[in-house]
Amino acid sequence: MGAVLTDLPKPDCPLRTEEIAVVARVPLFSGLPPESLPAILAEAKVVRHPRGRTLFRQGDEARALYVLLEGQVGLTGSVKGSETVVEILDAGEAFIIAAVLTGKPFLMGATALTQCRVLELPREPLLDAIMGSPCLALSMLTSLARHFRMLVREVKALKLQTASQRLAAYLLGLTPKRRGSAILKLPHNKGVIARRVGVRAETLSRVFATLRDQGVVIDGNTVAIVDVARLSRFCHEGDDVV
Amino acid sequence: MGAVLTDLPKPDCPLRTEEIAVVARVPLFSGLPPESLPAILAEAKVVRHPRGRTLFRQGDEARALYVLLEGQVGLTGSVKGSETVVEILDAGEAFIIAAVLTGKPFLMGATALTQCRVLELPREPLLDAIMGSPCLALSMLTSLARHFRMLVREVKALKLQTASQRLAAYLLGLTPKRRGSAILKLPHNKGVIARRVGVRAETLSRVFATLRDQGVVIDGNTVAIVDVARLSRFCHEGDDVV
DNA sequence: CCGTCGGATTGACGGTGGTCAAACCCGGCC
DNA sequence: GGCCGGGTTTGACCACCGTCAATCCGACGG
Repeated sequence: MGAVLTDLPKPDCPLRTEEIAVVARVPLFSGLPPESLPAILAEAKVVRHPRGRTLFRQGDEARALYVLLEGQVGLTGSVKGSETVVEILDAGEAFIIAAVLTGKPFLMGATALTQCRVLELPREPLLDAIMGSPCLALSMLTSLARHFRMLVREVKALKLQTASQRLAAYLLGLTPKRRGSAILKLPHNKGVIARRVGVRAETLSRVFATLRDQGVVIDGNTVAIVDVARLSRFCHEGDDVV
Repeated sequence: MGAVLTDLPKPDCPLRTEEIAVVARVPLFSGLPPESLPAILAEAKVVRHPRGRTLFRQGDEARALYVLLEGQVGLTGSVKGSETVVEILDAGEAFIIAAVLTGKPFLMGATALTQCRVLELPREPLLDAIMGSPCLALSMLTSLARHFRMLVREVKALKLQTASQRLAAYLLGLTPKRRGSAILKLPHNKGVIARRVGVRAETLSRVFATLRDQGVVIDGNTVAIVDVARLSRFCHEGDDVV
């Protein structure tokens, strides 16, 4: 495969050498022997998407694995009418591994939340690569396992916690701090966050208000958490315990 | 209770050849070359559990992969106090793949819903086997992917559907039929089903009552669905459409 | 036969969060 | 400036579901 087509004006383009270097730092590929990368990426392409673009829709056939190189993507699920955000991805994450492997239609659609750059690995060569490289297989297993555990947390939260607790958990996920106070910027508009947390935008607004009792102060898209440890206690304890 | 002492003197025992034959038919291993099985299973053991036994608890360290050979197991998640059923497994399923791979503590506990037989594959040899057998790796990826997609469905259902729609979906999952009518037996007691669907037992009772309008008749643990296609429409359409 | 126990149902009540509507805020644009 | 549009907030209302309690039912053991 000739990898030296220098410039391409189109949104779709084959990988250039500098892009391969970027891809090599993605967790999914970082454990691989460097010389095996070009083979895996031979049929891959990089696509740029503007903010708001739909990458694919729920129900479409999964023909490629996607790796987010830059920007943010939201995975949304819809049931006749209303829509929710199942997961929000940051740069470096691979997504819809499960759909590609099972060869079944997407259960979620994907929307660019910011301008972004996405690597697309067609299904067939990917499966070949997995069969040929135990290391890649383990990488994919690990990546899928991490997302799986996020979903398990999500299911538990949806079944057992209130909206305020889920929002608190979401906020805590935005800061690495485990105690003390924290100030952070919301990474998306509130409508997206609401669907992510599993409530309507109106409810999110009210829930933010009630979280003031837990030491959460909001102004625009800036949030101040007075005591991270206390907020953490709030979302793990039963509602009765303040 | 103690009538089976003759089969197995101890709850734990190494695999016998006839058991290897059973394991070979489990989907996770069925694609493997038969001669590779004994190596993988060298350090595995089979454990019997009585109904109600806790196999492991949420928070425990994941030291082995579990494969359900016979019986039913419920995976439960708890958040300070209340508990929910995240997944119910039937014979042939592997479980907690994700926890074993990431090496992190279980996010869920496991309880035997019936008497059951479980294969336990210790973590280290399993990882070795994966690295050595691309075929096994792909099997595990496929298995994990299938469970992943079940969880995605679950998250979407919890966020976007009412309790009646989730119960309807659960009932539809119990029959292979896509149209016509169906009669089925509930495979668990109603408390377990309630936690599976994500409601209290009291609510489940009432929801069953409301589903009569959708052609669902319940008597004890027997359920009759007058029109499967109609019920299917009910849980995919918006609530307004009767 | 009766008492007990666990599961299931029914009733009454209240809280959480969805719905609909109006108001509000703020940046872009004519 | 005034106008517009999207995102956000607020208010009023109520459906859905959780909670607590009483009751019912079948299985089991006395």
